[in-house]
Amino acid sequence: MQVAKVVVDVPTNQTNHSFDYLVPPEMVGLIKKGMRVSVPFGPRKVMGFVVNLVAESEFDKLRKISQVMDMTPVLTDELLELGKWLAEETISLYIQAYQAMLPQVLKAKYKKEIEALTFEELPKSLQKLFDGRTVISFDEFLQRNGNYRELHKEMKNGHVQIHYIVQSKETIKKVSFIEPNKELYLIEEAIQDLSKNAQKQRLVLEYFLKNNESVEQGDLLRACETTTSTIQALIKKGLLKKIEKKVYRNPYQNREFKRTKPLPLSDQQQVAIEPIWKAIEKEQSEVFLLHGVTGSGKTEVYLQSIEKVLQKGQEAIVLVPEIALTPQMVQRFKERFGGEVAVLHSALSPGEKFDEWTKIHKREVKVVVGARSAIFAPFENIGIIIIDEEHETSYKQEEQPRYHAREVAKQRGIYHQCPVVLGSATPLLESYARAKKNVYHLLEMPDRMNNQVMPPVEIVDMREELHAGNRTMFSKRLLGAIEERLAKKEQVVLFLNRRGYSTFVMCRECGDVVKCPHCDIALTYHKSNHLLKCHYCDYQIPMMQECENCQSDQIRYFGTGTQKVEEALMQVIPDAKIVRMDVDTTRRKGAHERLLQKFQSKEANILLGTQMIAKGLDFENVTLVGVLAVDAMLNLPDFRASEKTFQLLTQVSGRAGRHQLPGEVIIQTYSKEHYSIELASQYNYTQFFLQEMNMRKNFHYPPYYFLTLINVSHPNQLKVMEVTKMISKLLYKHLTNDATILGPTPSPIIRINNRYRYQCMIKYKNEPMQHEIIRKILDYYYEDIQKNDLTITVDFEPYQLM
DNA sequence: AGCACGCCGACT
DNA sequence: GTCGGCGTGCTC
Repeated sequence: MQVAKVVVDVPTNQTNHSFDYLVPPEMVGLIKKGMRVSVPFGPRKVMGFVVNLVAESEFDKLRKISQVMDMTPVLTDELLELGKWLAEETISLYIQAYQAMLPQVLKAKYKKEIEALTFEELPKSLQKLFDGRTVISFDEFLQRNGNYRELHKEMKNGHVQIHYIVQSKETIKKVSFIEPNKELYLIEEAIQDLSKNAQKQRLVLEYFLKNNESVEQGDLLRACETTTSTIQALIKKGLLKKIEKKVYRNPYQNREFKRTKPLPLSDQQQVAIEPIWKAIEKEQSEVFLLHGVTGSGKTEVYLQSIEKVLQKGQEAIVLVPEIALTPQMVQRFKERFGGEVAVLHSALSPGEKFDEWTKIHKREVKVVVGARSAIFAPFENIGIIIIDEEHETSYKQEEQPRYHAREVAKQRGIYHQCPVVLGSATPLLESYARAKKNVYHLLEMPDRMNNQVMPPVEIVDMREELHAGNRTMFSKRLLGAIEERLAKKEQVVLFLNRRGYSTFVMCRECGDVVKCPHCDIALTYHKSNHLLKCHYCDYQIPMMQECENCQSDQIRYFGTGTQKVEEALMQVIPDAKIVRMDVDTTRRKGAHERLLQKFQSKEANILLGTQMIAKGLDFENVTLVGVLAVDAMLNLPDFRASEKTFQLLTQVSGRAGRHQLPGEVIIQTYSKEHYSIELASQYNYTQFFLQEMNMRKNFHYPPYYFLTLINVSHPNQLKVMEVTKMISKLLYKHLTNDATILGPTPSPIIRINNRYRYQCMIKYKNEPMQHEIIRKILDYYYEDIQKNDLTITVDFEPYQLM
């Protein structure tokens, strides 16, 4: 007897364990650990992962596995183990962890069908629904207002049967190819026989005389300037034939990558790379922190480390932050390793992601470059894991399972006995502190390549501008500098920090701010469609003409959106050709690359954008970077506000003067004295680190303490307060005396989507029982969560405190 | 989750 | 007595 232990796709606490199923004899040998199967579960069928195969079970009434959904396991033994660890570490469900490791399309799709076993004996209404068919979908039954009770009765009578169908969503893209179906001389003869009217058919056949091979239908149509009907006619005559070939969707189809060779390493690169090479050769699990300033050549270190790994016949995972950085970064990897690279990032369609994943799964590639989830690439012989810009918050998943890719990387590094390289110009304080304590191996690259200096940074005090009578959002200094660059045909990057700062609408008469009725947040004005939108729920209303509070017509929008900056800029600088990049202009697929291309080709001379332009962009003609308002970020209710500001300013500054032309950076601010602005302008990470560490020590924040954030939400404010208070009490009672429990406190945004939100935070150094205690608390509220619309989320080492 | 079962009030 | 509502509990 063979028994499969299966984790089923039923995401609840009660089913968060494996279920035993009998492997039917015909499937023995076919079913392996890590495959998806469909199994009977109660009255229906669900998808599940086979997590183990054993010889017997303690249950006696085992049911059989219905179907195997994969030819080869989608999860390796290592990933099965890793998923278990991940779920336990983040207090998530096993099924959630496993699904997080796989592309979306491998999630199951469920369908129900009703089969009529007899017609005559069915009631009239059902006969009508079936309308002569033997099978209809359950969806159709519901849509056409089928009577559920009646159906139920007929089911009991054995007149109808319900089938539960479990399907995988993955599809394989096929492309039609056309090729000759006869010998060439016969084709030639056929051309002679064609009627005079058949011009296009002649053209197509002549094409094959010249190129006697299979050709993609689309290409053929383009080459002969014709349509499918011509091809169809020729296929009918038996002269051509159509073949469907499986192909990978190729997101980089229209791009050519010139292969590059390893560049000679500078002295500091050489010093940094030696220990990494050594760890690769010796197969040592070791974490490196590569602290290299912008332009110090970190990427070349990555590339040549990977080179070593490939020579050993091993594989490499490279994580990069979300989209902003990928086009240029991906290019460098493709140029070096060509077809050995798979790319996984959020801008790909689900089908494209699946195809890239398939290449990894089938071992057709050796290198993955991707966003957070690429850390789960199903390689089996990893030689190195690299996390670029390791301080980036996008490495933390903000939904279940709330994992940090860095921690997963370390875990896989131990399993594969390979180095993990964390790279950054502004490492996360936690990481740098660990490196200083020799938990990580610190590698420093303080100099830029070719002895370039970092561009000088000038801080402009906007309060002084205001006093001098300048009410616009551009200081005289910045405006002058922009004009100067444009005159020299150089380019400018303008950065607007919008986080926590958007265009809200206020009445000048009574000071009333228009807020969302469901969330505790001001609505944002969107000029393009004249709407006020809530960024936390989908509420939107047209912009009003008069104040709803006092009926005054003095209602105006405030704040600085990119749209507004763009307009203001066009007014003062008529020559400006602006590319605006923000969530609005980059929403469409491929828009991101298109806009950057426009700037690259110098069609535009100013790139204006939000967060997303701060990272990784490298344009040789950019000599000025302007930061319009950095203050909003500094004032966020987040203990990392200073650190984030420092990171951002450093990154933005790195966009200027990366090549021959010297660069310059201008930062506009209302808080000129703030140490993170001042030290960023001096590129003094070390000093910033010391000063910030001091702050963290005083206020008991990471890296001196660990944090756990518990969020509670419910439509009733009293209920939320009461639950959060109780949780705080329980934590206080059961955690050690070294732990501090803050709260209950209202979340920075107290209401979202009509739900009130409270939180409590644990600050601790060492709480071995923490997971268990929290798990018990969650169990205690299990009923409330199930029935009464209560939600409690637990975030270990949170990045998002909202 | 999703479904059956079972208990209770309302009604042919 | 039966229909239909919802609360409860189980799924190898």
